[in-house]
Amino acid sequence: MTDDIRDTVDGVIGALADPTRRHLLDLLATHGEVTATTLAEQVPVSRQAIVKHLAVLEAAGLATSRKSGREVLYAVRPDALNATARWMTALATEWDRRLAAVKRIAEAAERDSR
Amino acid sequence: MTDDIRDTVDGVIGALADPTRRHLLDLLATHGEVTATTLAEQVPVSRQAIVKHLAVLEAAGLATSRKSGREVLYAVRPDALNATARWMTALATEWDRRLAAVKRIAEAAERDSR
DNA sequence: TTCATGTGCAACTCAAGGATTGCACATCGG
DNA sequence: CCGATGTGCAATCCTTGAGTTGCACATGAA
Repeated sequence: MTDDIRDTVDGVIGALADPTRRHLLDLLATHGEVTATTLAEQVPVSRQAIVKHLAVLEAAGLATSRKSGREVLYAVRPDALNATARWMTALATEWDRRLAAVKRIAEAAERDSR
Repeated sequence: MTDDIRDTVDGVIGALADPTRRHLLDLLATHGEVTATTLAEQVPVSRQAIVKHLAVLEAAGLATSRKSGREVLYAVRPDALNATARWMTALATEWDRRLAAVKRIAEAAERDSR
């Protein structure tokens, strides 16, 4: 159940951890559907490296691939990113909540000590 | 300016990419202030490894350290996480926007072809 | 002071993954 | 059919980073 989310988050964060992959996502987002070969012309790495990155992005749910004739078109895919963003927001909120609780307790203790 | 955000995001995502570090953050969030030695008792890795992880987390702005006598207490720090969550939400929204635009254009072309 | 406990620094091991290269296979255009 | 272009697969190199170990230093408690 919630393990799905954990897996999603795990994959997305792992995929986003690499700068080259983030760059590729930017290119995909701006250019729409593109092939790995096209991307290779705009990035200082080999086509093969890009194919691997795209595979990681696709496995993480951040990209989709579609075959059109002899070429493969890749595009961005927002769902997993959205889910991860929500997860992160919830986590940050949780941290805020806990820290606020700790602070309240500390202030209460401070008050008692006087 | 916005490079600050990029650096923050870069650090946070890089820090969150490691499962052990995410686990440490969970422990910090639940236990409040703890020492590296205490954390080492609850995680199957050495204290030194944990110290390194905590250093990464602190560099990423996800944790703070405070010296109390001879021990060092670590705690969670929500700001950078919040900023990254907002960045990610904005990015996802941007993707949605672009995909919606592409879809509109495709539908218009479809309509014209009939 | 003396012992125990907690940190810090440094060198080292080792596996993971980013990147390249070479070649074989598929597909489109002439 | 045939050359050109785009993909896929596999072996390899090499850097990065997670983890360990050993030891020196600092601080608290007896």
